[in-house]
Amino acid sequence: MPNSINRPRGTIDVLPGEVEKWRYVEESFRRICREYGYAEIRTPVFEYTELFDRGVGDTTDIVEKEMYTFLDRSERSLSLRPEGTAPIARAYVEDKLFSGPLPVKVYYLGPMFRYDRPQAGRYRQFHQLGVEVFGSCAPAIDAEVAAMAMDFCRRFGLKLDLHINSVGCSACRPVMRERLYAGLKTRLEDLCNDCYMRWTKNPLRILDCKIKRCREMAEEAVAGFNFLCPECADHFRETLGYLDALNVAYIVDPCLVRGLDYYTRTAFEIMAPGAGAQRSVGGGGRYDGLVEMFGGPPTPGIGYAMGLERFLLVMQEQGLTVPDSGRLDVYLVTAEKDLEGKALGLLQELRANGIRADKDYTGRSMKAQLKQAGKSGAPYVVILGGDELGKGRVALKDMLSGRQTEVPLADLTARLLSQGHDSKHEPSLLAR
RNA sequence: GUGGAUGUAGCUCAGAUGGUUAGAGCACCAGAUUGUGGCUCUGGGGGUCGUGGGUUCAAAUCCCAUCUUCCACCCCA
Repeated sequence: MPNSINRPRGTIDVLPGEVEKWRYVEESFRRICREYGYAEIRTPVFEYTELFDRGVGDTTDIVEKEMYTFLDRSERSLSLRPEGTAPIARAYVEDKLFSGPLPVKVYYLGPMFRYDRPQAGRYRQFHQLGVEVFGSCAPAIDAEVAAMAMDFCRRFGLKLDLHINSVGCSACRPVMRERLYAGLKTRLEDLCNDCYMRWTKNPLRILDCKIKRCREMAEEAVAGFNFLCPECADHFRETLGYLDALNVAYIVDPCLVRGLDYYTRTAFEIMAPGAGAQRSVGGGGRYDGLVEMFGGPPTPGIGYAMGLERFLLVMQEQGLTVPDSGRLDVYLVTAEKDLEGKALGLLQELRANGIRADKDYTGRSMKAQLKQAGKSGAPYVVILGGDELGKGRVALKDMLSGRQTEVPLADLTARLLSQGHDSKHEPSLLAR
């Protein structure tokens, strides 16, 4: 296609046929959130850049090399949101959500932007579904938040693993960090290039390097691995206990260190089993210092976010489908051209009664109209013809059996509502 | 950001060593006697071979650049 304009790299068009899956997942998410007592919140898709510099951390990959940052007309630096937690923590403070009863439980869904190198399941504009809870540091909420994420996946029949870890708090994490930093200082030349970078930015990540030697060196450096302070250790132990009580299986993964600076204590990640490229479907954790950092009262927080595109990808991999809700109920066919006006009127009447109805608008032959009707998936066809119309009737054809009956025009709507409409369609989940 | 692949009709792909009007299947559209779909048959439309340069008498086929997608890494959703 010469001279055509394409969508920007790393973005996608969600086309009819695909978008129904999106809506299904989105609406299911809204529903489970309501069941768990969350209210929806919407924040801007762009924010002042400082929000992410401070909130996410200016040494993180997200801020260092993945942000869509630009100057507006008054030279303020804005950034497209790369994630949802920092903006919501900002709103929590700015809109004084802490003045109501605690905890505050909110959910969100929408586009996020990261200037990454695109790949299957990794886009520059992608979509997240997430929740945040402010004002509770109880291990029970940690467990419930993780359990809710797994519950959501399980409702779809997805088989996913919950990996969980505690990254400690502002008291004990720096100790661990310092141990690693100091312990590796004399052996820097033995680390791989990536780990050399990690050593300055986030030494904890060295524990998770692909290269065995880096891992071994890191483990030697922290020989006494039990770095969690007693409070954090208790918190973690209780969280796991509640997960057990909820019958949620998990994998304790000491190497799980999430990349965003704000995480404290509980960190978890939901992974698709097997070796796929983008295995991480979602992740979350606790961020007890974030609200305070934005100038709010000291408030613990915890949340998670799932990637909609990855969720859909895993659904496809695991052979899961969603109910089809896009079909028509009725396709209207005209036998003669001069019935067009009559047909349009009848269509409107059907639609006014909540029946999904459509017809051909390209002047096709009757035969071709029937063909279109077949493709539309409509279980019923109404045929408008001079012969029947003379008797005040129309033909009603059942497309599955091929059987056809004559129905008085006056009874058509009631007839369709009683047979086709309810029984042939799965009740639409979107309607609720 | 690093390394490596890829790009031919709407889709999936053929098109050895460069050579006349670029093909198939599926999809799409239209027919197969009077007003009737899904099967079958017949016919048809549709591609400046991702884009832009270059080499050559001649390029979808060779070279360069660029874009896209994909894979690995970094990291993450």
